[in-house]
Amino acid sequence: MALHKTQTLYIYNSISKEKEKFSPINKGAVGMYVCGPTVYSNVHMGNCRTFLSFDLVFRYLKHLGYKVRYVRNITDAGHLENDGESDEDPIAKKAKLENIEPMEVVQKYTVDFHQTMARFNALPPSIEPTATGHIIEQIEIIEQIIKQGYAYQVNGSVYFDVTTFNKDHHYGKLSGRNLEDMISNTRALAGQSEKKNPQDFALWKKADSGHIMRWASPWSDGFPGWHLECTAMSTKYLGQQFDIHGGGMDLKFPHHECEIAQSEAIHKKSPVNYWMHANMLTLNGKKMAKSTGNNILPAELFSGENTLLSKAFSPGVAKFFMYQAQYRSILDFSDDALVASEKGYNKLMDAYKSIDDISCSEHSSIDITIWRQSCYDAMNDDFNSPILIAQLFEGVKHINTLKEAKASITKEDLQVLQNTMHGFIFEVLGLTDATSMETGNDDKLSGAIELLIELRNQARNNKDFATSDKIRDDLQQVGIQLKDGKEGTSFSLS
RNA sequence: GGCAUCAUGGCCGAGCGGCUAGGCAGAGGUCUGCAAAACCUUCUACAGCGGUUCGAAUCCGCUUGAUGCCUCCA
Repeated sequence: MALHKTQTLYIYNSISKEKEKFSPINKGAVGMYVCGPTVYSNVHMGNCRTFLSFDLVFRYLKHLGYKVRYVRNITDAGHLENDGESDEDPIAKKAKLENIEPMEVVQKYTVDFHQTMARFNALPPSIEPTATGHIIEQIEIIEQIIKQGYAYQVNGSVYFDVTTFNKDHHYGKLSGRNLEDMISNTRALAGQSEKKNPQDFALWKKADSGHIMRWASPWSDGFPGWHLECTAMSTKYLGQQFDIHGGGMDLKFPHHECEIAQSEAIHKKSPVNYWMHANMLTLNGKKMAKSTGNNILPAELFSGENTLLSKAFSPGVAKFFMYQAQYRSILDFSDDALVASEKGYNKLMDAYKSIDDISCSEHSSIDITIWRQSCYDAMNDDFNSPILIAQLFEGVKHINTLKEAKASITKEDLQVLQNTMHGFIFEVLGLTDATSMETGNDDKLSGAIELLIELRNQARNNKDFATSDKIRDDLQQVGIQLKDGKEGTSFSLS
């Protein structure tokens, strides 16, 4: 029986601002759409946090036995909304700077994005559509919106008529705004625009002569507005109404608000049942951003090549650090926090690996079923990963107590303990064990170290501590730490 | 200016009216030839001021501070 029949999941819905019991439109299947990256530069850690937050959602839904169709787009056409002269399609701009084709830019950073996600052990989405691959669908949606009377065209461009839409709908219901306030607050800024109202947003923009990315349409040679692609692709792959729509907090307004307006304009119903917004990863207390340079790249983190970092951190540690905060909380990136997370991460992994050392008894003195459920309770409460991790450390405590034989466990319960630890650490959190020797796959090295350990033990038996300490300390110097335990000496690479 | 969110112990972070997570650091201990590692135990908090309540970190109001959005942004 699928787990989702016995576990009740609650999701915080941004639009109702409440945790709601999750119930998908189609029994046992979930449709989820997440706004993906704009591929005109390398993704930074802030971008990664959002995608890792939704990777957790994806993984947990799958773990619960749902069939999930996870759609995450690649924005490979620059979106342009305003008509100020400083605005320029970021992809076309980057293409000019690097003197290459726009699609070359797109390709380069798409590859980077995929490689980065793979290093974080994030699962690929079920469908990863591109904006440029769905121009026809976007044009069709514009035609329908015009037909419904919620859009108008001016000089080859088409704009969504927010004022008209707001007469029979509520534009701003997701972000808690209302049109009257927005109008009164922006009146002073309204310059010479071809839009009827500053709040109107572009569905189609006529391309000027220098604009590289352009497509033919009934209105002009141009390109689609930036809110349109998500409506086109989510509708195409998930239907007019689907279960979960996610994205970064910064996309709530105007992007997601506009998606709602576009969908409601043509389908007359709300497109999404559960809106989820992942919060920002900050650096120095400020949001990471590509434009301001206030960001840190995954590659810098993995290599340690950044003045903010005292050392390199593995992708698993970075992920663990992020999951120690709930996805709806702002999280500040710092070396201190990473160092602390790394130690906790190693403790968790070491304990997991030592489960095999536990011996079984006739009776269990600990209630493993209650503990197991508390892990699920954490995730069922709006994917509360920090609570889950706290529960996993309870599991660590159980493991250590059992190893010391201060508690007993049956074979069946031990299997539950191991399966639960494994399921949550590797399947749900998607952590990887980067510290183990397998990644290095270096039998020669471990053979040499084993020899040194043997020599050291001989010296110790002969009370030749000068020799034994030299072996220990010199190995430490090159980053190999010996660990003396009851069962003999082991080692780890740092 | 408008809208929204947040303020928790040395640090990072849960918490959503009573039972006061977890990690890191600190302190004590076990083990050890000495260490390290590992493990066990342990300390401390809810921005300020009012209010509601038998009882508030948790609800309400005000004050202060911070952040996000209102322009591309995960």
